[in-house]
Amino acid sequence: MPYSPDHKARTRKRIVETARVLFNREGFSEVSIDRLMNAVGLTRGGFYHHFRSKDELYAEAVASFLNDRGKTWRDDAGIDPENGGHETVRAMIESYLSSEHLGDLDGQCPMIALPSDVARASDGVRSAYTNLLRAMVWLFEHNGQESDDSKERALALSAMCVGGMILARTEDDAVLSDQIRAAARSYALSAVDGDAVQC
Amino acid sequence: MPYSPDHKARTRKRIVETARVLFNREGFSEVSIDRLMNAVGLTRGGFYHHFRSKDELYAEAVASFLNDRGKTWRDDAGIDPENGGHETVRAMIESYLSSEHLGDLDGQCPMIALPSDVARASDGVRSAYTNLLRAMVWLFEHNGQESDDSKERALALSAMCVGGMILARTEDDAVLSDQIRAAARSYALSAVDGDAVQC
DNA sequence: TGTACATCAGTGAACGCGCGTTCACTGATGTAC
DNA sequence: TGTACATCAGTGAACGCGCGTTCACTGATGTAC
Repeated sequence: MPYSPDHKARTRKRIVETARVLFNREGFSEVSIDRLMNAVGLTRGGFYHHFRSKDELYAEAVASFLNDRGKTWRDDAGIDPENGGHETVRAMIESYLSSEHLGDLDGQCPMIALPSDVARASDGVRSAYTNLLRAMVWLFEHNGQESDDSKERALALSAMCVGGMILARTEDDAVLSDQIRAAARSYALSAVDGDAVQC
Repeated sequence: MPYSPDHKARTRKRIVETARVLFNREGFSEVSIDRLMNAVGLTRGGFYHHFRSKDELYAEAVASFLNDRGKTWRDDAGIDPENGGHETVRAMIESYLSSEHLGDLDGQCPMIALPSDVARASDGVRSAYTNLLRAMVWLFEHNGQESDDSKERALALSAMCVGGMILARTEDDAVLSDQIRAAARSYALSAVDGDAVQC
């Protein structure tokens, strides 16, 4: 048995991680396997010892966000999926709509970076993407205040967060871009603690 | 002077219109000039008598939505840009987040169809895209109830509408897709007439 | 009214290029003796 | 401990293909006489 037992697994993980960053930054079609493998420090031929096709890698790159980069992000923002409560929802909104997140082209949430690529992608990719959304909705739903419309509120908050960031990203005027994020944040936060308090 | 004076202008318009539909449906990179010109009923060589590059066409196709397809959409939804008032904002939200709009791959708003293509596109494309967003914000702002945060509310409504539709489009589970639209619609509508009434 | 001409929108072959994928190979490594 | 061997991750040339763009041309049209 040549090479250490986990050698191949580690190389594979390096490819997925590098792919996630490059796809996030430039989009799926714009990153060739040649460039990707060079960025990893290998040559193009080796790719097919790890993946059956570029599309298989795409799905895995999107899926990898949830437990790798996404976990780091949750830890940094102080988000505890199990026992966060009210403050966790506020922290998620603040962090997701922050200027740090907007500037983090490498590490940003793929839902912001790749929406129109995904809408036309294969089933595997779309299903990986759906899992990201489900995770976000779950966090919003199970940490917010209990109420009849917990699910509905969680979905609306997700739409506001992702929509706000996507518009801020496509916007070429920096002032308007910041205004969008600020407006989305303000309305999302008031939906969290406003509804119950207000009346 | 061969051909009628407006012959070239009409052909150019046909190209832009066909391009808008194809880009909306499949994305910018996926539509080749060869396929586009064939769809118009011409051959590829003629393209460069009308546009300097594919990128120039892209910007024009996005821009064309505002006064062509977008106008039809506003008329159908009963949206009067000048004198709509309160009900106009409600009609915009209902129409934008409708299942008809979700199913209309050809005629949908480019902000839904092309966000990640645009985020990495040239200045001309991004600026055309920004004009679409400004138009949407303007409609929300000048038809809603007057208040201190009219602009902020208009931006948040835009984020909710566009974000809700983008997530509904990427979603592969039809039930969740509909729930997202319903939640975004419900929260957007309550932001329109709720704030002032609620307390 | 009829003909010769100039215009230029549209044609289609050709260009260089980079893509995803395949495949015969190489050579670093862990194992057997 | 030292050598021969089997494994297989990684190599890089080659494949067919479609892309955006160029360019010498063709032929339908409106105008001039």
